Amino acid sequence: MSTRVRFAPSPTGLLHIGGLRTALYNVLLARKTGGTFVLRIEDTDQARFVDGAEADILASLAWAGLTPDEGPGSGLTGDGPHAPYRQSERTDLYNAAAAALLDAGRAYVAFDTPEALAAMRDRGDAYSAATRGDLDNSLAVEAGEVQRRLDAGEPHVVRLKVEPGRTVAFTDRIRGDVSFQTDGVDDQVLVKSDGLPTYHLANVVDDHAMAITHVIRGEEWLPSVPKHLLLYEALGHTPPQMAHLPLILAPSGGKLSKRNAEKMGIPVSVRDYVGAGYEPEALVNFLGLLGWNDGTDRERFTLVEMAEAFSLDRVHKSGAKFDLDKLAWLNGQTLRERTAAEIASRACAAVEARVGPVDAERLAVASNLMRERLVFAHDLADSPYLFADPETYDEAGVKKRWKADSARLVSVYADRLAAADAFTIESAEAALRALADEQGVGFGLVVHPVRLAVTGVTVGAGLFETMAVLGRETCVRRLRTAAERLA
RNA sequence: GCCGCGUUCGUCUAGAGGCCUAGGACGCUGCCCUCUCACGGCGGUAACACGGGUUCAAAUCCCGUACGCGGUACCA
Repeated sequence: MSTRVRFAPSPTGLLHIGGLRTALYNVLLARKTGGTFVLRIEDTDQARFVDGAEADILASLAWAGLTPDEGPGSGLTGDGPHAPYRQSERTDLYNAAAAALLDAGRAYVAFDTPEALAAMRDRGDAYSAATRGDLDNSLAVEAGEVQRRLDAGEPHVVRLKVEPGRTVAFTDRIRGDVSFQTDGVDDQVLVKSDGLPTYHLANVVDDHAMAITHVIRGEEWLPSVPKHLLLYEALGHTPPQMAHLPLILAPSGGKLSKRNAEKMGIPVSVRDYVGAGYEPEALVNFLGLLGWNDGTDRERFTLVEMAEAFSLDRVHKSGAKFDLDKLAWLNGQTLRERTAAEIASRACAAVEARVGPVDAERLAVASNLMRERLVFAHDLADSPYLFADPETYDEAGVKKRWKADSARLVSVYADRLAAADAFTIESAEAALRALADEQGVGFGLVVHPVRLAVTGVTVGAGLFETMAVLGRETCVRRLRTAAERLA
């Protein structure tokens, strides 16, 4: 049987970084096994539904290269063998399942008011075999009365009837053997009073209906596995394999909540990573390594490479803290392998915002020149001198490097460059070295003032490589201007 | 509180009884390279939560404790 995995987010907001990682691990297993990656939208909570959230989920997955094989959205939807992929469009399935459960005596209806439930919790009780006899449900009330209230349209829910005294055991692909006593499992609501299913029912019904073979999801779901297993059993279905992923933690230790993350400067929604200029491949690489490795020292993977090396057996059990520094490093590493044109296209907007319209060819050569020094493509905008003459000169640099006769030396150098036959990296350097020799000064005494004059700053790529990118005219002009201004 | 899961350098991790005087990476840091800054190269810093067992031998197996995290909704 071929592997079928699914990512099943709720459209309650922008796709969270943790959600992206869950999707990634699903994709990894699907690609590794030649299986299918399904996207299912779990929109059963009307109160938390956010318009546009589904579009964001789709866009975020696509950006990261995790496009579903089956799921809602144009080009994918109606044709999928298990459509529809939105739970709000599959309510008949859940109703049928609930009816079957009721018929089989594995579920019952309950009329308890929110107030009554709150009072129960205040008592420290759970809705279970020990307490349901004292509550307002079809197990405690006469059948005729139940029917009368149902006919009268009284609001009610359907609850799973959990038998006490049983042990529910299973082998999680990541955590190993796990077991729960049913005494500690409460009678989960399956169908809410608005007629829509809860996650638990819809999830079990759909995973079966969509022939899902592996449920790979966050660890926060581990405690609800017994409920799900009991549901599969009651419905007469074979449960899929379970794999509960470790959580991504904030650097401070807690859950990577929006508030927690933003305090540490960590973007929380995928859209924010896009906006911050991260390379999707770097983020995917980083996320994959947060809880998994291939057993070697390898740290750089493309999605395809990671899928080849992937195995659920090597996924960790413990949570991993988010390390923004490592992500940044990975981003720089990834960027270096990009072509000049790719870096240029990513950096273009930031550069133009800084210096105005720039020439595409210039942008490309500048990208190539600076590639080893960039963490983000937009960092290229931090070197505006590659596109426009400097208007000011780094104060500390001038103080340290601009000496008494710097203006004269820079000016002579400008004249030589202007008069030379050629203007190349080699010739520019040779000319400056010759000048230093003639004047009997150290190379440092000429090279630093020249850099300051040409770029306005003290840091950057090789001076002569930089000058070659700028061109002779520009260099000569900048040298002369600086000689005047800093005289 | 109860239930469940977890615990190797600051962080991500290797480690599946002897190969571990615990390896790699990020970060921090020293040196080299060098026109600066990076890159790169060579070093350094720094960890098996604690206590009992089992064993000739434990980071690795068992038990307990501590701590952390998750769950405990008509949210997912």
